Amino acid sequence: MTRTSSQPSIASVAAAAGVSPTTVSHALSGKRAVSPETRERILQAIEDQKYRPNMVARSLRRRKTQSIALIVADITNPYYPALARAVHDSLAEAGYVSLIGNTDGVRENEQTMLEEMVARGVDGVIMRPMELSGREIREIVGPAIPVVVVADEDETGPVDRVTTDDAQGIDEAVHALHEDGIDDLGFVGDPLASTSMSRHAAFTSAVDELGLRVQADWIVDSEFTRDGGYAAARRLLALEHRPRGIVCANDLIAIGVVQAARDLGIAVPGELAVVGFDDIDTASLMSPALTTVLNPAAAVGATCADLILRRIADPAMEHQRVSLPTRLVRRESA
Amino acid sequence: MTRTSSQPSIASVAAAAGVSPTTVSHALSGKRAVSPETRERILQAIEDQKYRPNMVARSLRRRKTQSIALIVADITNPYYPALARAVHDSLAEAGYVSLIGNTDGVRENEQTMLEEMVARGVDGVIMRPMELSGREIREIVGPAIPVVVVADEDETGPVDRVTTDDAQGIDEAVHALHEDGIDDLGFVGDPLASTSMSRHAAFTSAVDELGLRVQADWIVDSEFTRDGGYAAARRLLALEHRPRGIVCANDLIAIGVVQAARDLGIAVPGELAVVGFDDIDTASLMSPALTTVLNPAAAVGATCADLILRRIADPAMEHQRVSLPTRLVRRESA
DNA sequence: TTGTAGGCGTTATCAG
DNA sequence: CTGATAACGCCTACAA
Repeated sequence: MTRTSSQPSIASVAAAAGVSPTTVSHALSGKRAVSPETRERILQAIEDQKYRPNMVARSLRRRKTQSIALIVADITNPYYPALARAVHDSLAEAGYVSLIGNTDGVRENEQTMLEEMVARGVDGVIMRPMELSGREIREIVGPAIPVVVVADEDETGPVDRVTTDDAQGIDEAVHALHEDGIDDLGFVGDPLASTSMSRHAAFTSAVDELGLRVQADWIVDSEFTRDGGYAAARRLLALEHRPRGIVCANDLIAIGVVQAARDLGIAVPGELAVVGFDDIDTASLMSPALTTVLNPAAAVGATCADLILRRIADPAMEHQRVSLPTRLVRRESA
Repeated sequence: MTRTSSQPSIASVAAAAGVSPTTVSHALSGKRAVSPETRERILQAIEDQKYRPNMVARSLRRRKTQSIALIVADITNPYYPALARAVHDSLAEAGYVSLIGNTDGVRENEQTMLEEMVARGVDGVIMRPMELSGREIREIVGPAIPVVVVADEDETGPVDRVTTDDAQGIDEAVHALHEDGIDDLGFVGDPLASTSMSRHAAFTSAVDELGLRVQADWIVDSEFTRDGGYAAARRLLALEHRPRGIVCANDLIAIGVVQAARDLGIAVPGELAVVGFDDIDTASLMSPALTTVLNPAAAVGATCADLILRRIADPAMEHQRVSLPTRLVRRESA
């Protein structure tokens, strides 16, 4: 009896079962009939050897890796884990595994990450880009790989899109503020991030529609982080004439803003109303509880997974664009 | 001139540069000298064709995938993203990519996930197991794959370990409560999760050391979630004679406990002191701010990555066990 | 119902 | 300094 220390292979199983590798392969895939007795022997051998097909060999041969890339700015932003988990679950069900990449939203990283994933032969890419457009992404990954982008571009580009109707929520927020007599409004967001841009645009149009005047220096830049929001607010709130309400591009920023206000002795919501975006867990738990726009992360993730699976199944399908609703969750901060 | 629509391969590059695939391979790997002129031509051809090596073919041949599995219970638990990000960053630097798996802490999923990752040929596994022991994990993945486990088993098993000194923090917590005259202490955690078990053990020994008596029904079970904590607390706080302080196995549970107390009209910290574990972001932001034990997620992640890289570099290295400190962060809830 | 042979794209070995 | 050749483990015509 020969004992090899190496991993069992389809060949070793075949040998043990007294059949050809071909038959083992078919017994596994069911793509061809195998007599009950041989199948039995094969299954037995597989069990004995604890055989599991080598996925990398299979991938090379099939030209499919059963893996998809999930590329986000920063998994540490509480918005993403919910999205990632939903993607993971839907995909796992279909036998896919997720490769995850963080880009910090910087253009070069986004590009490098995409190239790396393509080189690794992922069967699809789900990405929430901050700087790259759908068109640029398609350019980088080539024509053959399914791409689902989470972004708010209107452009109907060469990728599938999952969008949230951010304008809806922002609009509700601005109107709510207005109804409370708060018309001096500022916005803090990241002019480099597309997500932020579209929220900014929504803010601007809501404000315009209401005929409100917003000072140029009430629009301030910040990364999508607490620290960014804090720093931005320190600047904004130091202005001689400062806004009485601030709409933030995400909750992390809003949290930073609330902290800055507190440190400056400015009462929230009394002297300053703050509204966030995303509705991360912390929003409802913090004090003052954050008024924010609910961003359905899990639904977005599930939709992405669904879309990528559908496109893998039908590459010729016309490009999809699904939009998920968004709504204001009124709490204490505004 | 021939135009193929397929991806460029090492062969197409070789053809364009007028050399053999072997030479291209060496030009890329640097494992063998290549004359400046040929190298130049090769690089040019690579650029022209936008060639990138096919990682799956490379993996098959090299028997290395430059990927590692990161297996956790639930990426949605705010403790994990910080860990995952640290792992991701350290690994990316070394050219590795992370496959992420969620198990919800259930034994069967832990096993299946491990098998899947092994079949995919990961070069290492970083796992925070809830039910599987280091020994069992090693059993499943076989002897050859580096495994780093984040767990508190003392057992010096066949894997590398990163531990946090949970006992330290819990001990500080129990003592702090005691010094405040709070001696009726309860604990809520998950009897199935090893992480929770060790924290429970630490709680018990701290309490014993102080000579405190804890009622059997003050130890209650809960999953590592907010809802779990809420439900557990509803039961616990309905007791005729209830504890005046509750130590929780993690922050999510603690948040649920605080909410239950609020809903029951029990003042925190006035009538009930609550301490959590992990120090997730929300802990410092919520109201009352959560007193909790700081669990250095990012440091744990970085250490895991470091360890797995070291073992890949030196498979014969003796099994490591590194312990990271933990400490009480006193805030409002206790 | 089963088997043989060739190849997926790369790298390691051996030869020149 | 450079090439031919084989092999990594699997799948799929093509044959029987």
